Amino acid sequence: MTASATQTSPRKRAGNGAARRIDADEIGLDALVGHAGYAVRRFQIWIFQDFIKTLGEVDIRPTQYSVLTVIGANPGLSQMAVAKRLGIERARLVHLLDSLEQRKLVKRIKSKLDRRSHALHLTAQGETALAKFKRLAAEHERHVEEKIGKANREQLLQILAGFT
Amino acid sequence: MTASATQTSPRKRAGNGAARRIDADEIGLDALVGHAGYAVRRFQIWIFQDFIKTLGEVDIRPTQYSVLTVIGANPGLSQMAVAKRLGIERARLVHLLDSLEQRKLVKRIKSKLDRRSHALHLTAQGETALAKFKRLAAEHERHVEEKIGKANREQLLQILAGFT
DNA sequence: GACAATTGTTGTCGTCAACAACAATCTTCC
DNA sequence: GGAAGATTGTTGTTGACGACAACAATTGTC
Repeated sequence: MTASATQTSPRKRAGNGAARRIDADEIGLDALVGHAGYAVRRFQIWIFQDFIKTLGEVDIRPTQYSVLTVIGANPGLSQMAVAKRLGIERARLVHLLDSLEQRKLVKRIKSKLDRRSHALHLTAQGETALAKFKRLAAEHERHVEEKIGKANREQLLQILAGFT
Repeated sequence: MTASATQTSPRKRAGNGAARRIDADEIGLDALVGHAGYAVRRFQIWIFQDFIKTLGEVDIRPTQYSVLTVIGANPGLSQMAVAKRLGIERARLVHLLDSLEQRKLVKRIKSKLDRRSHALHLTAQGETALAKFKRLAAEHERHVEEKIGKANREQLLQILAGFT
């Protein structure tokens, strides 16, 4: 194997084979530490995992929660309107609604104004379920607060308000 | 329960059929606005899209960039070490490295200390390529700065430093 | 009334996280 | 020294998700 001595100032010389045991926490991230995307990605993974876990007992995932919340606050919306507002593909929303409708949380009602579209509503069961989901989601949000701090969380929300 | 969410339009009234045309920007997000996860998710999608676009000419995606950067800064690491450090499944890293090795950016060298593991190194071609990737990634980072503001970006990095 | 646009739907493709199982190889412990 | 257990890389599957393309039904426009 060509050793190909690397000259570009690495922090740890290792000729070609492995050198020694390296603890995970002494591995440098180099340029990654300056990239917002990397930090945001890791944070987002953490946050989703906590959300999924916290709402595990009711088996609701973040996307499902967002769809239910928007329908609950805006009854009668079309699928297209929900998809646009939440940045979800309308093709994907079809499956999401199939699942939620099967669980009797949502119903699609044929619109009489535009017979192409469906008016989306929560069922009575969906309303009470959503109330519980919101309580659990609030609990999840407290976990976030504990993780990054109350002030930081609020600042985060403010910084990213433009993306909602 | 919290049925009346948006105050902006008092009568949403949609008994069962559809009501009226609703503009996308007047749909209330209700509880979602208070969830950091929602904002973070939307932001992360935006940031990845810009990254993929900005590094489109070299066909490098965020995860590939992170792997190359870490290997470049820590030559000789095992796949397990890289996977742990970046929070990637080791099963997934296999395919990532297959691709990068096929493109002659990375090579796997059999470790002599532990014959189970591979020592990961950039090729000479990989080193020069990574330098270019870093320039493009820096350009992407400037896009982020333009989007949310210089001070906000730095504050974001600081808030989320614990997740890197 | 003809033609373009929209809505919901179905389907495919590729990325990604999460598991499970396996062979080869270390490590530990008796 | 050797059996038992853990680790490393690999292969495979599953499911959520974003992106696209095509289609029928319906609406809007000219």
